[in-house]
Amino acid sequence: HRIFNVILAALKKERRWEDIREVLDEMGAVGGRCAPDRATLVIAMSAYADCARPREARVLLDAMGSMGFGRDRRAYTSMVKAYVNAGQTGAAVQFVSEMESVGLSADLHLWTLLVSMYGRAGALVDAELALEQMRASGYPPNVIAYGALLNGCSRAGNAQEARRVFEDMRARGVTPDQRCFRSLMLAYAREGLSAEVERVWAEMLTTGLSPNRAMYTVLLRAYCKANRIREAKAAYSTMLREGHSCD
RNA sequence: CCUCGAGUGGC
Repeated sequence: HRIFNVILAALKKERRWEDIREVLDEMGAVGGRCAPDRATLVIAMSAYADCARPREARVLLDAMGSMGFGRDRRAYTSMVKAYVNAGQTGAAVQFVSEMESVGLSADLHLWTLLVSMYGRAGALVDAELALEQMRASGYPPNVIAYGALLNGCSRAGNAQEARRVFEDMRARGVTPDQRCFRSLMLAYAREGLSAEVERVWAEMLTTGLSPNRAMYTVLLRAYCKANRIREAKAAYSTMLREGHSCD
């Protein structure tokens, strides 16, 4: 089954969800040492999640459940992610309560996914609530969870809140990475506050992080939105000089 | 790390 699992992992990487069923059927048909195991379920579920196929994921989860492999948090988290990626936020939330009713509580990864789900949906209040519930459940939010919340602040167009969250994160000893800085800058850029973006940029440099193309894209956006074309051109030149190609 | 789960940019 390890060989089949490697094949499934490759299909996941290539987003070929339509071929997954065939591999699973083959494993079942050969049986014995080739029969699906717990890892098979986890890999296939995450593949369906990445491909936004909640229907196929649900069928697989139920089938594996009757084979005794069902109670795996990772499989459940992938189920939620499948709903999220398919845009079915309501179904995702409902599934989480189903999960809790069978005795599987949310862990670090599921909480992080929920924060990002609400953030992506622009439901900033719910995202912040999820972050606090996460903390209260014994999972102190890490840089990834904070990054998801910052992304939510940015999408909600709330730069002030993004700054508050950013400072809260630091006060709790979580060191912001490039993505956190990028989300904070993007929040300011969306409001056309190019001077604030420059300030964050400078802050980022003092922490030793080096700007990448994603950050230059945000900086350019801020300058363009503020009609600071001269600065935009200068930043673009600097970007190329530092070896970041244009995409 | 050793087959497997979390935040990824513009509109």
